Amino acid sequence: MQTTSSPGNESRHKIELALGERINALISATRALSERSAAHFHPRLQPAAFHIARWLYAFGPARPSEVAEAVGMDRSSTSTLIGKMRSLGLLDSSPAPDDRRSIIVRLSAEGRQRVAATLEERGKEFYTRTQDWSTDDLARLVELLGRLTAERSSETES
Amino acid sequence: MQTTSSPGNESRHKIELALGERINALISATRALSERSAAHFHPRLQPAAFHIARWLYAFGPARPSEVAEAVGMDRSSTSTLIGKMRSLGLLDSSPAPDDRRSIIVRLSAEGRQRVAATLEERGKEFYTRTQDWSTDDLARLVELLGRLTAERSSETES
DNA sequence: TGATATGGTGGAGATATGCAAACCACCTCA
DNA sequence: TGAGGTGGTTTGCATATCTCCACCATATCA
Repeated sequence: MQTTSSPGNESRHKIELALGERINALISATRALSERSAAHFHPRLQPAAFHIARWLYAFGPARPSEVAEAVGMDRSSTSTLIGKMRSLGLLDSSPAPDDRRSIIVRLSAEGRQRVAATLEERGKEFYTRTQDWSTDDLARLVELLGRLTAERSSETES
Repeated sequence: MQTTSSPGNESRHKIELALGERINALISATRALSERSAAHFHPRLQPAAFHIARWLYAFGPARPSEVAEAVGMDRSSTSTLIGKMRSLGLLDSSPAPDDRRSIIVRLSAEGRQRVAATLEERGKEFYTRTQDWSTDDLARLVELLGRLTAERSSETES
């Protein structure tokens, strides 16, 4: 399955570049939406809390430092935000099984519901783009994106 | 092609929801990358300049207010950043043909090159995820993402 | 055991960005 | 023509976030 050094490599590389550009276009196109969602996520929380909550929503429970690394925020801000979200009941924490210094944070039912509501509400405009897509294409895109994001850090650790 | 009111609608809606979740997972997964790219884009520019440059890279020349709206920043910050990028030679502006109050900004060759370099450099880690994909799947994903982001504001205006 | 490293938390100061308001040039409409 | 609106720019201010830095509890390694 490794095609890294076979001929025909060049067009493969072109496709990979094209994928990079498309993903970047998607991220650019959704950035305004992200920021506005973050701003409206919770009236008593800073915008960045939404990025944390959304990551937990997408990838499940994790340690604070893992979250900070994954969303590109520093640990102290992440820690503060996590504290606030916990006191608002949006997420719970439990001790990490393998390291007593550490904890595992996870969205509470309310937190999950609130993220879902924010995504749903703010995403409406964007998803009108797929109105005239065939269900097949839609399903294929879902499947491919799923594969793209499935990996979850299992190899970024040492 | 409009299936909006036919039966079988419910599974359609499920797929649309799933797409939303996948796109959000992708955005969450790439957020750290975005922020770090933004921070390293140019030593004399604030991070947000990268978001502007990247949008222009993806969607082409536009008016400042259009850019601000699209990337979810306010106009004053956008204006300032555009000024700085212009003085650094990363982008050019020309008068808008239809409105003499307005201008059109576009990436210069150097700006385009610098965005591409940033994307390339910082994106390496991420794109290892597709190493064992078939070229077919890769191409399909490129095509579908292209359709998703193709529209470019032609209907968000009045 | 001791020495050093790491995860989480908190604070102090610097910076980036948002928000509000003012201004000018220009557009639109009456 | 005049009145009010809009695009771009600039300024002042509020706030969010980052960058260190220190601290504690625990882990790891000698």
